[in-house]
Amino acid sequence: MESTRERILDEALIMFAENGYRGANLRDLAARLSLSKSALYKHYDSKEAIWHAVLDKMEAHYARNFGSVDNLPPTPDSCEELVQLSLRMIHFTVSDPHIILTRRLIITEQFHDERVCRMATKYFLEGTAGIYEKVFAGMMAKGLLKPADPAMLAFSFTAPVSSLIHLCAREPERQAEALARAEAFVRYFVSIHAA
Amino acid sequence: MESTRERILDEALIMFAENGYRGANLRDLAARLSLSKSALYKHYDSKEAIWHAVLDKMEAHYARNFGSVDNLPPTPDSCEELVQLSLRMIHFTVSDPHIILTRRLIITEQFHDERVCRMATKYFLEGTAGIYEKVFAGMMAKGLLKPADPAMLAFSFTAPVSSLIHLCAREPERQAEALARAEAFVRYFVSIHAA
DNA sequence: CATTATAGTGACCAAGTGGTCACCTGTCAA
DNA sequence: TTGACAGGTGACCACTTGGTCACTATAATG
Repeated sequence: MESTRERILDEALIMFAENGYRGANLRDLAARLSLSKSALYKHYDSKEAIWHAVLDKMEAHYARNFGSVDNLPPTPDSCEELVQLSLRMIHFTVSDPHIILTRRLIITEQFHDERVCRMATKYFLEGTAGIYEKVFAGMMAKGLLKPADPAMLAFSFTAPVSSLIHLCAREPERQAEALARAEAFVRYFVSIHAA
Repeated sequence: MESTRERILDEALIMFAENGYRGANLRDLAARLSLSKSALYKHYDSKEAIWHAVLDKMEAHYARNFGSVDNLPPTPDSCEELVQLSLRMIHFTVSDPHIILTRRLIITEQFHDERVCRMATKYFLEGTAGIYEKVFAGMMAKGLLKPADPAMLAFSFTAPVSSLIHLCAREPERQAEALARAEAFVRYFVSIHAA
């Protein structure tokens, strides 16, 4: 069974994601865990300590899943394979509950916390672009894509995809539409850059 | 001289943008206006009423500046002119104080208020893309750009630009870098799609 | 068995919140 | 002159917030 310390963090992530740091309050958090408020203080010194522990866990989760070269997707053997790979990653990122919460927390708190600010740039901009930069470089080496600057290519690919993912987060009822637009964009992108 | 009613909204926009709806409080707002808290209630019924009035003003400002066909930029006569037009618009949007505040408010509150949610999609996604869609269509008609779906072209252009504008908002100390990357992207985009 | 550490409780506190109220003051019209 | 009114004030209220404290129960350990 999960330790109380971890249960607190899981529930706190939900509350911080929904209401922001200021909007989350310890009474509700304790109630959702069927604990008294003062019990929280047996595990963490303050609301801020919980906040930092939540961020630590978020960063550890990211590093474990996307942070190392071991997690790089295999270089596709065709452009259609690239399309499928991209669509799988997009679908995963808008469906995984933990990622959904993480994204929402980062978006709403990026201006109020320096650490979250850095995470926003990493998660939404440079991290994802870095992954696709390597994918595209590999595909160029295989002669599947026209020669180009892989970094620029990755940026011009991931930024539109990212904006549609944000649309899903913001307006879940338009998710199907957003995913369709994502697929259309990916196919358009491939049609332009395929060798 | 500006009426107190309007001064309240201007200052409230600043505080909502900095601290969010929940984080902004009426005592500070009144103090910054050299007013007593209860004076605010002579002009607005509640904090929520101030909030809605701020959103009204934001929407009116947007409609006045970007909402009608009269505000469409003239179709460029060359690709270099498109580059210059884009860079001017980017520079304006990361420099104008009112737009900076508006952007920040929309980003941080997009999940907490339905109206702000719609504004986010409009301002960051569909509004800007709509403008460039018409610009690109005009340039295609002039034979300056290769024939393509202007909507898809506009989306694949504005989304990366928008992500760099968000980077400026989040990390102002990296603004110069972000603007340089924006120029590089715009020139890359033009080099691909010029006829 | 006694002791000690851990996890939990509920009452309480101080500070901050949005909002109300009685009151004041100048302006302007009847 | 007088009365209505718009704009402004400070004291006050109820409620919420993060945090503390004395206390309890249980399990492990010398």
